[in-house]
Amino acid sequence: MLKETNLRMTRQRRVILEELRKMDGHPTADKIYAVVRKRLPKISLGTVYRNLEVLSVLGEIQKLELSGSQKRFDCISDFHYHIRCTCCDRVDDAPMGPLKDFENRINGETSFKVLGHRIEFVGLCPDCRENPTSPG
Amino acid sequence: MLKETNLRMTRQRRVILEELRKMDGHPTADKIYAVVRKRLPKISLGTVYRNLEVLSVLGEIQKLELSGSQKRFDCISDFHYHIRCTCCDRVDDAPMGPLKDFENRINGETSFKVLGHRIEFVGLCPDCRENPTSPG
DNA sequence: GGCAGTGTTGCCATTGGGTTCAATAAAAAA
DNA sequence: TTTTTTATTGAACCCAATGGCAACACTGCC
Repeated sequence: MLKETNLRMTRQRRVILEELRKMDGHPTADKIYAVVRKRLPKISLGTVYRNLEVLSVLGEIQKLELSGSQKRFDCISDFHYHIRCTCCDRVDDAPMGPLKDFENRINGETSFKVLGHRIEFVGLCPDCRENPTSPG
Repeated sequence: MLKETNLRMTRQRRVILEELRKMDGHPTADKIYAVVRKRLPKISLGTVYRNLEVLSVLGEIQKLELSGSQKRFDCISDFHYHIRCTCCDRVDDAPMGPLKDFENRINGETSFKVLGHRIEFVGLCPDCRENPTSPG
């Protein structure tokens, strides 16, 4: 997949991809940085960001567009929605299949050309339900 | 509305509220800052942020939780969804009423306690449809 | 192997949105 | 008006993310 783009599969790039595939959830860049650094202690944060960008352009991983202050990434899988804990910001997949043709519900009603949609549920994760005071 | 909270209606606070009520769409803080500064040239950005926060806690305005890197605000109205231009980041209301009990669709299926949801359509605004090169 | 060409890294400075702080100003209360 | 208490200012600061650049490391060629 890299040939036709003149991109190289470097050690850093490979490790980021491998680790991301092993990780649960939708880690932020700094989480990925922390994990990757266990294997490549000298890797720089900039490299992590650069490679997450490259890999997402290549379609190897997914850059998530969610509310919140940090970008999140995950390895490509089916299209799905997300649920976010209002308390600790944990993000999981939502157990709901894609709503097919959901865009069409507003297609004639808006001046925009509607191309897609995102749904994000909000709530409390199991940990924060149990233990309202402590984060995470 | 400020009495019971020991808050004061300062000139800055009043102007921010007035201008926000006049503005269309879902302005970002810096947009609001720019507009308010025409009337109060010495107002500081921090004051704008602080008051937007205060006013949203009071329920006078709404702080929107959307994807993207900037916070957005609008004056309170009914709950609604949004549509964002992928090209210029303009945000409009989506012409779709709230999906009642939408949370319940996943309530038994997730370990989260589901409290709400957000829907954001994405697409191209009229300007960017017409004129794909120039930004918004 | 040696070398040119070019993609990539690490480092560090910078950007951009947003927040905090000490000193000062301005509302509201007395 | 004086006092009390909240709010504003302006600058410094925080954080996530990006940009510039010299050094590095693959790739292909001789």
